[in-house]
Amino acid sequence: MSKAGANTHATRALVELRERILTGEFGVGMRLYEVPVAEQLKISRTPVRDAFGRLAEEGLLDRLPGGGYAVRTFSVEDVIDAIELRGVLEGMAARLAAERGPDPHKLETMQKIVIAIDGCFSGEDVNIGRYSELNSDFHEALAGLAGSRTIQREIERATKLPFASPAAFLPENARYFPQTHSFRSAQEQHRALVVAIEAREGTRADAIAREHARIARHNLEYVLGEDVNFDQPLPGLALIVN
Amino acid sequence: MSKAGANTHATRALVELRERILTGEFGVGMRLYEVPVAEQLKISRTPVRDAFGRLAEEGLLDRLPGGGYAVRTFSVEDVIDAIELRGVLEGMAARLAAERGPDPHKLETMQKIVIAIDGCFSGEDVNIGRYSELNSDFHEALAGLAGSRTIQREIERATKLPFASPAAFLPENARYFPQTHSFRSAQEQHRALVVAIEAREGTRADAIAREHARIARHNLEYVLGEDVNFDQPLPGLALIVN
DNA sequence: ATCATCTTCTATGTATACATTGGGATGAAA
DNA sequence: TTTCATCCCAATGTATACATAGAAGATGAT
Repeated sequence: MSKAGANTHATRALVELRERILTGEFGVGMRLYEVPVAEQLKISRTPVRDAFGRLAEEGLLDRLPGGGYAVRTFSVEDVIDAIELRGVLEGMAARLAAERGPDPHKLETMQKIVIAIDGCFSGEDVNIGRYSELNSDFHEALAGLAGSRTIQREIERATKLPFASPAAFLPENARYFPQTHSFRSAQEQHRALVVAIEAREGTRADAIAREHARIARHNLEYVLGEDVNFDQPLPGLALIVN
Repeated sequence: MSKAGANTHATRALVELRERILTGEFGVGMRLYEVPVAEQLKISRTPVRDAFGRLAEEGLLDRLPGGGYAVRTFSVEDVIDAIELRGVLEGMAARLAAERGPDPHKLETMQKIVIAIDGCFSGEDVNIGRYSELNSDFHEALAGLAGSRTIQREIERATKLPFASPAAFLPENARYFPQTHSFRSAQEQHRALVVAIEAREGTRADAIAREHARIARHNLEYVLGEDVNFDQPLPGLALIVN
């Protein structure tokens, strides 16, 4: 057979190209040609083609009508809708979990994550790195809580776009936020979401999850509005035009 | 360059394999090997690999951990969730259109489609073939009504699974329905949806779209429950196990 | 008999040569 | 100058030979 997907040239090309696209190393909308990319990566066209196809699947490349690929560009509206979409999908996951009754073990895991996030706060300070990590765990657990392969798969897909993921605009080194207040209200939403699901309140769970995703939208608008300085550029921000 | 995607071996392999998968020619869960498939199609492995990748993207094939692909199998719950997902996405499209104000021209197009569907009814009879076609048009228009590339793309993706599409369980030759009543109530939902969007009633539009998708679920349960005879097998039904 | 290791074979990963097509450059004619 | 036809080339499509890893089976020792 072959490797589990690791150690192959195709996989390394996928990772490498994803990185370069997200950092904006290729210009927005720039067409990518197999031959020069293969030369750059010192591999043949075959694994490059493979990687291109997967990047198109992820939504980072566009398939051009006549064949070939180009770096996809996102308008601000595209990003806003992608965030809204995540909210809707997570809302669906939360509602289904509530309606069908969540797996008690998985729900307990989520409760533990919430408690762990509480530990990120001390006075006015927030351990943003740890918060970001646990926040991702929370959202991953939410996606699987309803036990629906279909919805889990779809959430995974939708959050592959870096600015649509729950961790978007929450980089480890984020110190650009004017106040740490938003982290606390986000955590209150985490708590309320778990309570609603446990109480089988599907509609409320749906609404909370949607509103929760709006935090990302708020952060996006803040990042785009102010002239914020980043220690390192936010991944994918380079793909947003205007 | 090369062709726009037509006339290539890869494209023909994609179409051919999709057809064979949906008709259940390959057993459910059956692993597909590049070499024998390539020999069957009388082409080389290269376009077959390409087609496999795209079919995995569509959700018809699973990528196996160690490499390779297998025909994906769907449980009844998977199908129900896929239908529910379509309802949620179409609900989002309807809500966004209502909230943001739909393109008047597109809305007018939808109104015309609704009127055209009215023409499918005469007394107790329903022109199912024409209904099915116009119904697809309606849902396609709905996906684009909000003017959101993101949501349109996602709806297209979700409805690529044949049993999740609005036309599922509505084959041209469908005469297995016990009553034509359901077509009329579906049409009432079409009408109400357009009215709600026009009146900027986002929540109502969302609710109607979700409920509308439930018709497909109802039909699915009918098809699975009774021992219905089909003139030709419903596409994709062969992939549903249990 | 059981386990470990080695071999072998199979299926995918990769490189590369060749095919093909679409577009752009080039040139001639109006 | 404009327009049309032709040619050429660049980029992707395709075939195929070879590489490689993983699994299954064979072989041997204990």
